[in-house]
Amino acid sequence: MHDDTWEPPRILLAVDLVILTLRGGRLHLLLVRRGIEPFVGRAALPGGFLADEREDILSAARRELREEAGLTDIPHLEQLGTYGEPDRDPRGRVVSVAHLAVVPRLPEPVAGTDAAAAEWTPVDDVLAERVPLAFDHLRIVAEGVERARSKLEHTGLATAFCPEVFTLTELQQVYEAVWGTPLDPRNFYRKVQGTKGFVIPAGPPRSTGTGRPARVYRAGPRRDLYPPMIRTVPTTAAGGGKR
Amino acid sequence: MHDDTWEPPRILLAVDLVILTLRGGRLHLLLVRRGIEPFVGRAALPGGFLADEREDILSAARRELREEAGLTDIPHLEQLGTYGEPDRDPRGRVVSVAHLAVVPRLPEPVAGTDAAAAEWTPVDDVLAERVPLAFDHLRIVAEGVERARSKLEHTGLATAFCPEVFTLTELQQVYEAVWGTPLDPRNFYRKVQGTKGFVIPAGPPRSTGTGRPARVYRAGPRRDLYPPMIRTVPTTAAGGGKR
DNA sequence: GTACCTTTTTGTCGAGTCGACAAGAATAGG
DNA sequence: CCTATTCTTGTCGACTCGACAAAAAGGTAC
Repeated sequence: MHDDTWEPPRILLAVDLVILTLRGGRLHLLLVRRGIEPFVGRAALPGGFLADEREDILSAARRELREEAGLTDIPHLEQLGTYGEPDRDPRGRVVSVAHLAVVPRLPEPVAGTDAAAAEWTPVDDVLAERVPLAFDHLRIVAEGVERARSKLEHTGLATAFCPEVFTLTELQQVYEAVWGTPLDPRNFYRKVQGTKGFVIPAGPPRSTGTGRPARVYRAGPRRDLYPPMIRTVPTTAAGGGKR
Repeated sequence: MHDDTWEPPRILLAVDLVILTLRGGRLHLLLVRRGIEPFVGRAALPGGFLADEREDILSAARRELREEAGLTDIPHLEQLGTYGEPDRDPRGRVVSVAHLAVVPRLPEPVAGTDAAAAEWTPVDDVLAERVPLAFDHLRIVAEGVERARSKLEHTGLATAFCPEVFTLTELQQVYEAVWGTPLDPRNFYRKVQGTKGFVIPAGPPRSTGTGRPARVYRAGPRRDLYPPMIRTVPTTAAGGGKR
C-alpha cells in the first residue's frame, strides 16, 4: 500500500469559538474583527492555532477564550465539531476544532486586552448574512446555534445563560430567546418544577423592580432532562411537516 | 504576544471509526487487530492518518471504511468528536477525528483485504472491558454508542441498521438492542406509525418463516422525530432518578 | 383438512401530560 | 387605598403513554 518512506502529512490545527450569551432578550454571539490577512477587517469567530506541540485542544480553547474574549469563568464549554475542508483557509491546510461556549449576561468585552476588537452581535444578523463572516465561520455558527437549541431540550444548558441565582421568568426568557418561540408561563413552571434536580430553590424571593417578587433558584445537579422540554417547531426546515 | 518568527506547530491528523451493526439481536462493533507498534496485537478501532495534505477528513473516513472494513455503501456516517490529548499516542502528538458509522447486518468482514484482520465484537464486551482496546479507543466507543442511543430517540437513525426493506418488528429489535430495553409492540407500532415520514410502506407482506407475515417498510424522508421516541431509562448513570 | 403454534397487528382503558386560558397573590407607585 | 405590573397557581378538555388482552394470518403436524 505505502512504501516504507511514506510519512503522514502534518497539519496546522486551530480552535474556533462560538460564544453565546443573552443580551436584552436576544441571543448574541461574540465576534472579533480580523487584523491580518486573509479576510482583513472581516468579522470572525475568536480562535487561533495551537500554541505548541503539546497544548491540549480544550486548553487551547480556554486560552483563546481568555486572550481574545477576556473570559475566564465559563459555565459551559464543549467541543462542537471539526472543520477541515482542504480549501477553507487560503493560506494552506488548516483544520479547526470548533467549540461552543455559553456565558451569562456580561458587560461589554473587556477593553485593554486582545478582546478590545471583540463585540457582541445578534445571532439573527449573522444567520441572515447581514454580517458576513470570514472562512466557513457562518456554517460553524449555524451548527453551534442549532446545538444550543437542541441541548436546551434535553439538558440543563439553559442555566448556563443565567447568573448564579435567577428567577424562573429569566430562565423562560432564555428558552424563548434561543428557540425564538414564546412559551406559556404556567406550562413552563409546571415543566421545570416537575423535573427534579433541574433547578433548586435559593433563598427568599427577590424584588425585580415592579410587580410581585420572584422566587430565586440556582442550577441543580440534573444534567439530562427526562422527559425533555419540547419545542413545537421542527428542528430544521427539512423533515416535512410537524408531528 | 508572539515574536515574528513564531510558527504554529504541525500535527499528525488521523481518523478513527466506530462502526456499529446488529448481529443476532445484539449491538456489535468492528475492531481490527493491530499489526504494528504501539499496542501490537491489541484490538483497536479501524482508522489511519490522512493520506496526503489535501485529503478531506470525511473522505479519509470513507477511505478507511473501504480499506480497513471493506465497506462501501454506508447508510450513516457522521463526525463524532476529536480526540487530541497530548499523550494519547506514545509516538508523539496525534489528533484523531472519530466518526460514527452505522451499517445493516452484513456477512463476516470481507477476507482478502485489509479487512481480514477485522471482526465484529459485541459492544457489551468492549464497554465492560472484557476486550481491552488500544489508545483511548474505549472512551471513543463509549461516546459513539451513547451518540447512537441518543440519536435513536430524535432521529430516524434506527433505519440505518436495517436492510432496505424491513418489518416493524425488525425496527423494534434495533431499538431494543441499542438501548438494551424491551419495548411493548403495541406502543411501538403506534409511535412509529404516528410519526409521518419515519417509515413508508413497501409492498405486500413478507413471510418471515413461521407466524403471520409482516408488512414491510422502507426508510422514510423524515430526519427528525417530533415527538421523540422515549426511552425510560436515564441517558447516563448520572443525573439522579428517572422522570 | 383440521387443530395447534407462532408471529404480527389492533382494541381498549386508566393514568398522566400538554396546551390554553384565567384567576389569585404580592409588591411598587401614585 | 387604588392601580399597574409581575409572579404564581387552578383548571379543563384533548391528547399520549403504558399495560394488557385479543384478533388476524400464516405455517406445520397429523
